[in-house]
This record gives sequence, C-alpha cells and structure tokens, in this order.
Amino acid sequence: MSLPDPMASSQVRDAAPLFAALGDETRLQLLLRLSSSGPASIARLSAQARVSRQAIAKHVQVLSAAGLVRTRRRGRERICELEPARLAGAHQCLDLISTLWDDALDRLRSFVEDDSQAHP
Amino acid sequence: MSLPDPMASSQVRDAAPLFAALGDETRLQLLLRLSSSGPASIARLSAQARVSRQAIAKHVQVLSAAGLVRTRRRGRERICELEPARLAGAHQCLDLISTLWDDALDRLRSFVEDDSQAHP
DNA sequence: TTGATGTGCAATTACATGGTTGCAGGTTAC
DNA sequence: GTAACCTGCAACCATGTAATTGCACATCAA
Repeated sequence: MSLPDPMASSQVRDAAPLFAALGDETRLQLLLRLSSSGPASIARLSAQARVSRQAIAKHVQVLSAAGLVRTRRRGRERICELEPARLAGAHQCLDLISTLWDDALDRLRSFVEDDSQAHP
Repeated sequence: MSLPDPMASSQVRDAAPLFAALGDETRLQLLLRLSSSGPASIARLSAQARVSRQAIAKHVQVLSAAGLVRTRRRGRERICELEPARLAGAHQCLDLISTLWDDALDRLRSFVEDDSQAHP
C-alpha cells in the first residue's frame, strides 16, 4: 500500500488553513455578504450580524490572514472586500478536492468490480 | 443594502461544519489516503501517521460526524471508507461557493463600471 | 471645538480541539 | 487456553478560538 501522492499532499497542506477559515458560519456569512453587496466597512458588516463589532473585526482578520479578503483604511473606516487573486486559488483547491473524490469514487467502483471478479 | 439570500444562507449554514471538518491537515491526509488506497482500518491508517492511534480514531470520528466517511466493524477492526453520498453533497457545496464567488467577481466588476459612470 | 462615529488594543471568559497516556474488553491466531 | 492484536473509553493537558467588555485613539460633521 502506497503513501499518498506527495504532490497532492502538498496541495492538501495548503488547502487545510483555507478550509479552516471557511469552516465557520459567521465567516461564510461575511463572505456571502461581501459577495452579494460588495465592499463594506467593519461597522457596516457588524450592523447586520448577531455578534459584536469586535467579533466581526476578528473574523475579518482571520479571512484576511487566509487571503480571502483584503482590507484598506478609508478615513476612519476599514473597508473589506473579496480578494480576487485568492478566489482563483480557492477555486483551484476546491476543484482539486472534487476531482480527487471523483477519482476516488471511480477507483472504488472498479476496485469493487475487480474484487467481485477475483472472489466470485 | 439587502441581507444575503436566505436560500444561499441556509446552504452556507450546512457547509460550515463540512469545511470545518476539512480544515485540518491530518484529516485531509486521511481522506487522501482513503481516496488513493481505499478502505482501511484505524490501525492501518495510524500506522503511517505521525500521531497516535487514538488521535487518528478521533479524526475519523470527526470525519464520520461530518458524513465524509463511513465506518463499520469487521471483527476486531473498524474499517473506514469514503461516504459516496456525502461526497456528492460536498461537491455540490463546493460548486455553490465557487459559483457564488465567480458571480461576486462579475458583480464587483460591473459595480465598479457603474460607479465610474455615476461619478465621472 | 464638540460630539458622534469607527476602529484598535488588551484582558477575560468559556469552550472546543488536538494531542497524549493508561487501561479494559473484544477478537483472532496459534 | 494464551498471547498478540485492535478498538473503545476516560482522564488529562496544552492550545486555540469565539465572543465579550472596557477603554483609548483617530476621524468626520456640525
């Protein structure tokens, strides 16, 4: 039995923190909000959230650290917006996982077939 | 400014725990392992891992709770394998997010264009 | 200038998470 | 039966995380 492909392994290492950043409902809601309504300040984002402004600010920091959003100061506000470059990268990671699993299904299927032929 | 689409909102609520389960390198490695080499017991999985057997067992439990893997007893062993049904669901969630972000990019682009026309 | 607004920092709390060890119990092989 | 093996449970520890509150500082608008 072989170890996992080191290529896929390194891609997976990169993907883990990204998924971790996505693995929170509040953060997903923030991304949804930024997707549907465009850039917004921390205050604006927290106005419609159930948690405090500071909680939102922390979540934005997490998303920013994951490279999913970009922030910039505009006067006294901090404007948050989706990071296009990272979006492409995220998309790529998601596709990788999807493909991986599709392949897994195929292999599983043929494995079962081979197995049933090997042990009739 | 409108609140996020409640339909997408509920899908996002479902997706969060899934991403959370994916947001750990060890668990991604496990999925990779199960994808490339098919079903395996806890002991077999932990033999190639850097952490203890119990750690692996816990990770398997998390993946199982997220519906990503299925486990069954075979004698004294517990066999883990990918859960095909959930794979399809996961794929769907991933596509949703991808599409969402692509749309967001488009909207962002047209928003910028509209904005530059509105304020010449 | 003054007040309202928006943000940042620090401390705190509560809880989840990843990891460990030790031990008991079920299962297989000899 | 006995020994080796696989798993499950429980306790425990360290760390990380989500969220809060309070306060200080910057900025805009009147």
